[in-house]
Amino acid sequence: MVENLVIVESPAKAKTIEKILGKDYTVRSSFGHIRDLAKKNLGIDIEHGFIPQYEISPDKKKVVAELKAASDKASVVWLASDEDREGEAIAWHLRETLELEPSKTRRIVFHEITKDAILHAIEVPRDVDMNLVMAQQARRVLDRIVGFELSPILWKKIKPSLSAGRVQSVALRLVVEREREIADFKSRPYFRVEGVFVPENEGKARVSGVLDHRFETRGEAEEFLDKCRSCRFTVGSVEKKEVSKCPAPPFTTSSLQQEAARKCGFSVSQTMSIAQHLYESGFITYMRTDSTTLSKLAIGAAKNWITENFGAGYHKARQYKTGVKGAQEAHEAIRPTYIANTDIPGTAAEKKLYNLIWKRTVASQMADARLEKTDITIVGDNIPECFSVTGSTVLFDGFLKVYIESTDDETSGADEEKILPPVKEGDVMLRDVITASEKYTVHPPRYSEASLVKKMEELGIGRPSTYAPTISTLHQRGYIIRQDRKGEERTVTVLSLKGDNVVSTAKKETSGSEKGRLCPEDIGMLVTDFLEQTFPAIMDYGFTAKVETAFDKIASGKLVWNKTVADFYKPFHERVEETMKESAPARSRRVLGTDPATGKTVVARMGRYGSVVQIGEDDDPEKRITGLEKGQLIESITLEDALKLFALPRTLGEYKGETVTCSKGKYGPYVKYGNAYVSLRRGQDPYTITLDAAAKLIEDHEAQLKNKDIKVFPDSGISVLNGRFGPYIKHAGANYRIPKGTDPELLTEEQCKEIIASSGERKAPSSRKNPNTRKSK
DNA sequence: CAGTGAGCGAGCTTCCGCTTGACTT
Repeated sequence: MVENLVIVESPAKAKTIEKILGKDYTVRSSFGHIRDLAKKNLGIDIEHGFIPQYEISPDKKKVVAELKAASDKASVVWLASDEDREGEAIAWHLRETLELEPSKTRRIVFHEITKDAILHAIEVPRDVDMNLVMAQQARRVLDRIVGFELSPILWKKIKPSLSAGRVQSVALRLVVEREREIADFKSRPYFRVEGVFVPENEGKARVSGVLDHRFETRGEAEEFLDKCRSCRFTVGSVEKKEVSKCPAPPFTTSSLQQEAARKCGFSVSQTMSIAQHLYESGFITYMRTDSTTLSKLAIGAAKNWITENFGAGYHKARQYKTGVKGAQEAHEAIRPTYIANTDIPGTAAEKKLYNLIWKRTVASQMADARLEKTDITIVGDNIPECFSVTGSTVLFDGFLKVYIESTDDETSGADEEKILPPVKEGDVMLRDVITASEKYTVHPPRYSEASLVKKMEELGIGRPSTYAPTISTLHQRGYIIRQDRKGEERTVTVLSLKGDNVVSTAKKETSGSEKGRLCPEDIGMLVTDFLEQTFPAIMDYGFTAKVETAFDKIASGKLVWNKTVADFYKPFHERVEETMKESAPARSRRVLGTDPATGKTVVARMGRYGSVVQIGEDDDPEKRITGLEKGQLIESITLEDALKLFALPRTLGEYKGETVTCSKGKYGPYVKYGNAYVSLRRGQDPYTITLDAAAKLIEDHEAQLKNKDIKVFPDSGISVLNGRFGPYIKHAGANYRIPKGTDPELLTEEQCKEIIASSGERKAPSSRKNPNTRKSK
């Protein structure tokens, strides 16, 4: 007979609590929300005051049945879901769905999973806070209304299956706006001057400083160097000051995603799934949190570890305040469950992420680092500008001993220790070399997944549990795409003054290369423009913050939830009807110019399967159409680039009596020879490849084909082949790995059969489509 | 498996937040 049933949200949490509470308590998990608005239709009875139509989610039927059975048997049911809006709603849904009698139901909350905290919580139970529950209901209903009324407008006016919502549409707007900022950005050249000096009485020590002025033109830079020729340089000032640096706060979901991307190269969803695993194994606390708070237990454990390993001087207890909008702080910060575990068993990725979390947590409880910063200026007797030199030495490393937070700015190397020679004001500095290097101003960076999450967090849109899924929705809808960019190579001028001569050299450099950055697609730009025009209030970056304050008022009893929703709904729904009726179908179409060869108009537009360029009007029976390449946008493609697309397929000539052509297909650029297709190698370009190079590819390909068969057993239909990843066995359309240490040349038919049999049942190729694969343009 | 582009027009798509699995890419 069960005395007490405790229900929490997460099964991992249930397991640890059960251990703490002992045999008088059974602890179960609800696996998050158990009910939601009806899936079909709107699921809201608007006429009668926005009454939600809740149903048990299909994947929760089993859990609910189990919880029902357990709660019927229990004498007291403790609802211990999180202490935030969503958690309170979960408690209420449980009470309703399980039909719990008030007399045997208690609502409890605790902030850390320790015996003391839980026992204390049990001593002070309370009722379900209905104001908070109604605030959640308002949130849920509003999101459903916005999503389910806006999306159909897009189906009608733009394309089926598109989506819009309070969070995703604003996140998309960020990406689109950044792209336009970049397109509008005009890169300007300038000259940055650096000088290397030798103190007259310090011998060999060299000091390099940056001029506090940039020159717009080469002429001005040359003029400056010219003046330096006869200039006498001295130390203008020396300033020393002690600065202290404090460690970064412990991880939240968002900051973990950012650091894991920068330091480990993980995507946002990768980070979350590795963290999930660490959590389930009991190595870290909960990974979906917006709080930087550490429990007393953790602060104490960190103190012990730091004093024992580094000494008391390295320790400083700190409690961090969470500074972001709308944070609900139902959980702790992300930290190791046991600080004493400096390492854990697991995969390389798990170890890496754990290590990052461990360092960040420990560092957050360590003393400030103290640095001595020295600023020296070097002045010349006939120039108004001055060179500034900065150096720093670490007086006390403090938290730097374990962790340094990284930044998105790749060029910052400012943290490096730089020791300067002991010079004083008035000392003569001999000029060694002064260089003026041509640089270009750079556009703002495109968002990475992690930096987009950071921005969303700042705006208060989305929650720790939805950051990664929201980004993947934007991908699935075809709104955005992750891209690498090679960057452009350009030649820059470097002027250097050494001795009495100014020498000019040309230097090649590439700039603007990007990896895994988010770019909008044409459809994403179109949807954003359309929504901004028709629903500016929803697209406003402050919309969520505005409704959040209303939800807070509902939670504190100052507003009635369905009246608040009604106030929003009336004007919103009118706008929806109006737009459905009056707004013209939206599409992207841009005239690029005229084709010099035919004199026909060239347009870029959206086609049935993606964006295309077209030579000739729509009604021209001889019009030519071809798809845009990855990274090209209707909004910004040039006439020149568009015409280039029509150069494919290209005929290269004849090889062994067959015509050789090349083009770009679904799987990248290829050469076609007879019926055979051969992919181009990295670095080869279908627009420029020569017949000779293509012939070489074909020869290699044929040679490889000859080597493909290692052994064939015609009777059984088994063959041993050479594949991309090495030798393998092929039988009845399925491939089998050859065990390590086996020489494929020596395999017998029998051995092959054994390998096939022992590899177990092969699953038939799944017919389920991957939602992430989209038709290429 | 390596480029298309109209034609009939049924029936469907969609939100945000809580939680894990099952299962490929």
